[in-house]
Amino acid sequence: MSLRHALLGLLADSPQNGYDLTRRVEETLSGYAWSAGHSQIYPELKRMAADGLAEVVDEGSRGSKVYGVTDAGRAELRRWMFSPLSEAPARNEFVLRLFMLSSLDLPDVRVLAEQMADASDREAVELADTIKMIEDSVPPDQPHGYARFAAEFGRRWFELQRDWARWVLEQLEQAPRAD
Amino acid sequence: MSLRHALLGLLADSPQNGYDLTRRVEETLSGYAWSAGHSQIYPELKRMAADGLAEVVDEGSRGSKVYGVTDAGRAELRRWMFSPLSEAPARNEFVLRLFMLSSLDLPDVRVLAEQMADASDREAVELADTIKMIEDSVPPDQPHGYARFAAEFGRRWFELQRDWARWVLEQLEQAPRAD
DNA sequence: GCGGTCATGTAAACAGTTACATGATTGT
DNA sequence: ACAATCATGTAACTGTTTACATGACCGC
Repeated sequence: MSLRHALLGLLADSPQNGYDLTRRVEETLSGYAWSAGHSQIYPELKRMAADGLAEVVDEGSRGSKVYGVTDAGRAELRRWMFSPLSEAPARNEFVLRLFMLSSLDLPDVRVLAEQMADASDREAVELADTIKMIEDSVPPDQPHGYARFAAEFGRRWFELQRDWARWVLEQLEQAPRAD
Repeated sequence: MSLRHALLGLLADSPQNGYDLTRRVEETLSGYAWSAGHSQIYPELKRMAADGLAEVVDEGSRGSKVYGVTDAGRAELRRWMFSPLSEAPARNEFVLRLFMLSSLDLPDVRVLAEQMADASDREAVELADTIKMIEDSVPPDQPHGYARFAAEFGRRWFELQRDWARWVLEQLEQAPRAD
């Protein structure tokens, strides 16, 4: 149940309501870390309050409920951060497709593997641009937050995909009938 | 619904029963591509048969049902392989934790980031060993299949985690209050 | 007043995990 | 005979997605 900890982490940053949390999850986490819609977030906030990990600290102008993290919540967040990584089953469609390549005939394999590598390359280049923009917009020696972390991770991730796709293609060209 | 396509891909390789499929998903896909238990696989096979993508091609000695992929199934597999990647929401607990690092105090950040980088490094080294073993066990110029693909991906993936974790730590040390 | 965004919720459907359940075959 | 493995299923539960639903506030 990592959604709970994602919310705890965002609330630890600053108290906010469910609407803001929904946007922040979408903007800062949904790329590579976690994702959830408002219909999952509102009930979870209630449960977290019931469990004493979060509490309503303020009521916004439009009757919105601003949640903050409690001491117990902060303790739980830290406990989770230091707990052993629960090897959640990996699910990655890109990787799955590359594994399944050998079910196609060689011409198809070539076209598809190159297509996938090129798509990853385009994403990597785009993220490199994003990074440049972020770096330029923030004075040196200043912190630049989640956005920079995410972009850097994304760039490395898409480069990995691109390079691995090309490597798989090489293997299949050398020895068409793998496995 | 990628489980269906994972099964289609495995069946395209060779017809087999649900029990074998369960083991192959666990052994070859569950690391980085996809995962599912037998309780998900058996009903899905029935549905695939009902949809005309797979069919029982043989009955094994113990009354097992050996499924094979139909022409429609092969067409569907190919269609899926070439269809645009549905950006399934990324969920990665490792990445999530590194994003949440700034909720800890600096000494904790140092300890945890180093711990995580070291853990990833150990996994990368282990996979490098696995790769060496695979390469040694297969004569050169022979195909080496899924296992080698997976190990190579895993090694690159854990190296990415290791390097990115160390980079994040650097950023946080330079400017403690990110975001 | 009207459209956009803020703001919160519930319900139904689907996907995935864990637990329960059963029985046949093979090797010792 | 017994244990391990082969083999297939269902049920209950949890987590996630999509759709439905409502209303307040703000700027024009």
